[in-house]
Amino acid sequence: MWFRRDLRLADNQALLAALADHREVVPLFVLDPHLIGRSGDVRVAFMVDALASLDQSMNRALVYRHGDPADVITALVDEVGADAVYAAHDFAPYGQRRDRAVAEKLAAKGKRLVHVGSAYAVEPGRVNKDDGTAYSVFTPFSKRWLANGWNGPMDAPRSPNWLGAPEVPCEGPHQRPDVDLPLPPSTESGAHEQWAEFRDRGPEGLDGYKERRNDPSVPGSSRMSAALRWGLVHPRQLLHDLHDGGDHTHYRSELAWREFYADVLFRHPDTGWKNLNRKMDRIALDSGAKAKARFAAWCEGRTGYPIVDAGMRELTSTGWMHNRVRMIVASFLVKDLHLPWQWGAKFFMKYLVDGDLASNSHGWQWTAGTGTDAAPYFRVFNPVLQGERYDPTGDYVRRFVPELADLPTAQIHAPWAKGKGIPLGYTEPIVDHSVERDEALARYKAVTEG
DNA sequence: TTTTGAGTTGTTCGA
DNA sequence: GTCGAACAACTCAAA
Repeated sequence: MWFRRDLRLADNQALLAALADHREVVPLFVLDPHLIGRSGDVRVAFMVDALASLDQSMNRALVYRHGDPADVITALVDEVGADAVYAAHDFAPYGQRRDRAVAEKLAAKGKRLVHVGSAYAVEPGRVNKDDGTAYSVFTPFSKRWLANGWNGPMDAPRSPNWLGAPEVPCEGPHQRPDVDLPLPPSTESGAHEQWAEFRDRGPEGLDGYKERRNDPSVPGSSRMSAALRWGLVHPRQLLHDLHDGGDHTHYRSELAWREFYADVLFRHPDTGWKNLNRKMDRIALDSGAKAKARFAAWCEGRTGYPIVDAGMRELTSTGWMHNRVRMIVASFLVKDLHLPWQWGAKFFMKYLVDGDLASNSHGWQWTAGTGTDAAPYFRVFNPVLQGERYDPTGDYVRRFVPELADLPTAQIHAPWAKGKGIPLGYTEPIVDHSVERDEALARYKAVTEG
């Protein structure tokens, strides 16, 4: 059983299949330098913790191997005399390539790579229009996705018969990066407890999600993103626990977005870093020293726009950012600073504990107007209005931008506008939003007219 | 087959 | 302050 992004025992289809078909199962995790090298320290730290917990839940049987999966897996199969390798389907571009290589190398030895299940309620590629082609608009996709349905969660295997460490040689886990952030629970049971707590918290949890999910100053979201990223829990468990009576439509819809973007990336594997809409390749973007300096200010949370700076500092100090604020900082990078969305997406992937290529890249492409079902080009977020609307108390800004902690609420989202001026230690806005908004509109218009 | 209305997350302007 | 219109082009599903 080759674990990848399904670090759990319960509700694990591939694991159940392996145990059903075979007397003994070797639980394996491959520390693949290609993946680890591209993951930020926060995500690697979370992964190392989650693996330690998984290992513990199987009495330290988990076998670690370092290296290219095609090499280490074929070697291990020989060592233990395995009949087959079981794993969940991975639909991301690298996962597809990696699994093809592993399957080929196994096939040369007469062994099989058996794919069972995936990290999604409905596997990417399965939701199609009546004519068999893919959706490119979310709402019709989500209707068909919902109509497709899914099975309920399955139990954990009972007393699995592991053939693992120490009988099978094990290379030891990856070094945990020195990350000192308040990460979400990284154990399977912790993730379930976190979900149950949110689900049962009433109007301050799942039942109030529709109203509270847009307010970054309150814990109105479930924060299940990292657990979903590493498969500590499967989305069908969350979907199973929703019901229409409490109007959980919005939460279900967010899970549908995750599946939509996985589907889009699966069908367009190069869109992790390239525009889905190639016409947008022609838009004028800034470059050079000024662009780099502005990008640095964005990264470090010193743009002079409090809601943007609060968001970026939340990201780098906690490994997570509220979804509403992700949109605000993304809009600012793309439409106020005129920088490539890929710069922002890469920075997000470096710091986000929940960083996932499909959701991240296509969320960015939505904001940049380059993706599926993209925002209209004229939809430019005003960082002051967004702050006033979604952080009306200013508490979110005060928490992450302490220089502004003493400002009255009326001034906190535009400290330059009135009152005693910008507090010591905070900065002038690096750009004038209304000027840059007009500039962005002109550049988008030039693309559509060209 | 053609037409029509709707489509995550917005802002500004003028009445 | 409030409200509606305008800001493209395209996809999709229902009429």
